[in-house]
Amino acid sequence: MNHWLFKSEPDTFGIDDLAAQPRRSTHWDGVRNFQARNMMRDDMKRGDLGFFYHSSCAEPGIVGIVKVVRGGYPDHTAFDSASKYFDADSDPSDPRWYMVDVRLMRKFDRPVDLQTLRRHADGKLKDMLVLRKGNRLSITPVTPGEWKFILSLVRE
DNA sequence: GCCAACGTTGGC
DNA sequence: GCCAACGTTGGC
Repeated sequence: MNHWLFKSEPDTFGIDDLAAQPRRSTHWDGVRNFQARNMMRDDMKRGDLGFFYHSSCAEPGIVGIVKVVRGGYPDHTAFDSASKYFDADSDPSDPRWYMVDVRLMRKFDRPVDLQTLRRHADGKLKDMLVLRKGNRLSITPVTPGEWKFILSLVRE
């Protein structure tokens, strides 16, 4: 089983939006970056777990845990000219973009904020991609060691 | 709002 | 295939 980190801007779609969905589940659409696409299409499997990360906001950080309930499949919003994620170059017979379905498993009472993560940027989290300067990937892999360590930082 | 960092595009 | 320009991301 793999672990991941899903970035989202809470002003657009935050963890409370996910909690409000039917069955606390949604498709993770709109990823328009090839590296992230490849990971979703090729490596993300049903049963994988991921951190839900809030970015571009007052308190960036990890706010909860999601489970991948459906592995990579074509992102239909790319075919929808009314969607803000429309991509005329994505051919339905050869889809360019992929998405997965996720379900909210847990919302932390207190987020593990970016400051806290950074405190370990020279230690247990030294290779954590989301802490790397200039990182812009909205989907990043998380190692089992990072996963376990970050869980130990969660305070209920 | 600023700025650094990066991915993508497009001209050559 | 190179690389400058551009647009976007994301923390502050």
